[in-house]
Amino acid sequence: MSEIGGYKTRQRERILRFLTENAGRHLSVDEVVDHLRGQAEPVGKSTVYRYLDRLVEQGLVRRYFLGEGGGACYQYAGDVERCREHFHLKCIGCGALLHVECSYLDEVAQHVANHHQFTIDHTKTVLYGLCETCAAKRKEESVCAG
Amino acid sequence: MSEIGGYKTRQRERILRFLTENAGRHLSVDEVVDHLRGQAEPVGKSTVYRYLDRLVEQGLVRRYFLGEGGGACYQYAGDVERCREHFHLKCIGCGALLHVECSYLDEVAQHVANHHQFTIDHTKTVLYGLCETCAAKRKEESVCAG
DNA sequence: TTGCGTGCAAAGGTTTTGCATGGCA
DNA sequence: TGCCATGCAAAACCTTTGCACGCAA
Repeated sequence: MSEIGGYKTRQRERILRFLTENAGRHLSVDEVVDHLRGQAEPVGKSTVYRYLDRLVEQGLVRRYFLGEGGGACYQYAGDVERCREHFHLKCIGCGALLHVECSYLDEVAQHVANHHQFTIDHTKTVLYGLCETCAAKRKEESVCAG
Repeated sequence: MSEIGGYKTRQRERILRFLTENAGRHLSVDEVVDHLRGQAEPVGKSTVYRYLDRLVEQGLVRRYFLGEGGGACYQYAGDVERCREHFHLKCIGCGALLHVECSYLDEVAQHVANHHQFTIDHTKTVLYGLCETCAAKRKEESVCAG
């Protein structure tokens, strides 16, 4: 259930390389396709979808459903283990996705598990709100408006 | 920013009534449309989409992206003002929505604000995971499988 | 050579949008 | 009366699928 199994092709090599080189980020299918199109030889979108599905199945890559309407995001699993341990903050204002590694927040999951009998899935959970910049912007606006 | 604001129409009334009558469940757009079609007067799907968007914006209804490929689900949020103050836990297994009032979790929001310069919006944030029952069920299954 | 992988295009499903009409206030 | 809301259809998404060809093993 874990080994690659399939053929090794130029396309797959380049898709996987892009994922590993951006292990810290969440990538959309379009980002992958666009990156590869920027190179000498583009890769078909269906190929990207199919290979990503496969990688997810194998556990090498994790799929996230973060965006509101948008599509899925993918992240190389090498760093996903780390992502399992921390929270994701998504700014409603600018859309930025922040990975927060913080021992205090780690305790939160423990607390919820122990006191509320609930096991948080960090790969599915995103805290929505406003980043510093956008919060300041809104504050300013509301002062002007009110 | 919180009041209904728009016109009161037959369609909106019926959409909202269906949501409140099923406050314990999460409903897909098609479920809403199908239910209303079953009545004397159907309601257009775009009307449902537009009004649900509006209700979500106002915080009266929550939108969830649970299914893998599927569409969004909606659930009546009840008293929004109260919900602004606490966290929500959504079980991936059974869909239950738990409102958690807890002073410890209140501190979390404070911590994120103070240490990570991020203002959490409780009306938009949901912690996904497994409730006690579903966690036990999964554990059982994995024992059987492996 | 065998069979999987690729890429294009078409199909599938969900959500959004344009526009004329209808209805609330 | 002046907008806003509605509904239909079309468009705009994201994703999957069918099929002929290409390529790894």
